[in-house]
Amino acid sequence: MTGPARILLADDHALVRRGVRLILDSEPDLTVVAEAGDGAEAIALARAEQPDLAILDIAMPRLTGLQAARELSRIMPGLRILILTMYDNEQFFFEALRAGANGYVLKSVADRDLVEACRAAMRDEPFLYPGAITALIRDYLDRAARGQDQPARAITEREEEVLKLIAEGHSAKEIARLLFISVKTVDRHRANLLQKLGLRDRLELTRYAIRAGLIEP
Amino acid sequence: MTGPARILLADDHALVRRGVRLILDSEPDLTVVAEAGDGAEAIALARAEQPDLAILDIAMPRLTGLQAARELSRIMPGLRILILTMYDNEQFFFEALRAGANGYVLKSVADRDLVEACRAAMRDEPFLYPGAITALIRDYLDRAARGQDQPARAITEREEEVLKLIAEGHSAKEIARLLFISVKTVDRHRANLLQKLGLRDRLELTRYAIRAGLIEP
DNA sequence: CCGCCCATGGGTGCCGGCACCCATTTCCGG
DNA sequence: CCGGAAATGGGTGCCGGCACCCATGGGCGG
Repeated sequence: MTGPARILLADDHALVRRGVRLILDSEPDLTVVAEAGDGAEAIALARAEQPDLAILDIAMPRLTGLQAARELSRIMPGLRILILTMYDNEQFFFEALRAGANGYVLKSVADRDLVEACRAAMRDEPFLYPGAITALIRDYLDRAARGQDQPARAITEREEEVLKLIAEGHSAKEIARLLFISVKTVDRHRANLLQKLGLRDRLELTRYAIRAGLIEP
Repeated sequence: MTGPARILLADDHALVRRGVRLILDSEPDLTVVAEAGDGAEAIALARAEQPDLAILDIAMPRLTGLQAARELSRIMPGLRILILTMYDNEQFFFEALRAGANGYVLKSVADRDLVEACRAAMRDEPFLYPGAITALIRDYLDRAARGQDQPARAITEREEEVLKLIAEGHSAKEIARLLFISVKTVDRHRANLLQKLGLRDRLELTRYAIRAGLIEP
């Protein structure tokens, strides 16, 4: 035994951080050693503190929890990552897995489940809430049945830039002016986003961007 | 002195409730006597427990925190109400005042501020974060300068029904079919919503509905 | 080196959002 | 009892979202 697990906690609401910290610090085998208010701060603090486990909210300013998870699992392969989110959403659940997360926990769960998720992550076991496991199995069976998979290419930087502007309510004309490109190119990016994310219109893109923490509602 | 202030805590995330409860219960003059996961449950528990103070998150299922606040201040005039929200948004701030709230606290604040807001409410003093005070003063001066005020009629039940459906991504045609009314009437309700809320299009209506907790993103 | 993805841009056409005009019925409160 | 608000519905017209078609140039990896 080498002392309690050292945890980095990232959430954009100080009140939530404080509460979660109280929950975790009351466990003898868990201790929060750093708190970050956004994804970029989380990466900087992870570098400085070298924690054993990072708990990342998805919806955060600057870098979202998923973006931070991708970067962290790249630069610190030994770090365990728990994704903590408000939304029971398959899209993000699968993105979290691809981003290298060891666990996926909803904010609607009880405090015991969060503690257990931390312990599971420290044992390098995955922790998923029941609905996520169901989704995972169903997806696995789907892929096995269809016999093929396209890994659903991630959206590009340019597309994310356009996505943010769409979700903020800008028209294609406005976005074209802001990015110094043609309206038709904005149309093209929007169409690609809709196709890649499996959504229908800019309203659904907006909801996606809000869930992802790319914009504030 | 009659013992600690008895608090009802309403938030749809169990983890957040647990954390806030730990913060409040560690103060000798504050004690959480009931937790609710939605607005309707908050009203039922307030009737049963007769707390001194209700802390209501805005974004909750069934009844939002603002709707619950309106009902609670009607049926239990002595109850103090604190609105707790993720969003620094003037619209909701003014609605909270009209709904009878004694205070308005952001989730991004530190735990000390929440405790102080509770104590201020118990002394029947208002508690507003600095940005809200600025908005309040500016609005007051605006009204004084223009010499008149229209109290900005609240949206009606029917309008809220349409608002939810719009925010869920339904077209006017679909909404008309769902509510057994004409497309033109849906257009009319949408136009009234846009005008009353000072918004521009259905995308902004969607963001409003999400902030208000009327729908999940 | 060839193919794929990315970013760029153009044309056409349908449909729906939204603005502005109009009217009727019901209901409630001063 | 009268005025106003809520809910209903209709017509017209512009513009933008979105789908489908098309092409080109640069970069990167098999």
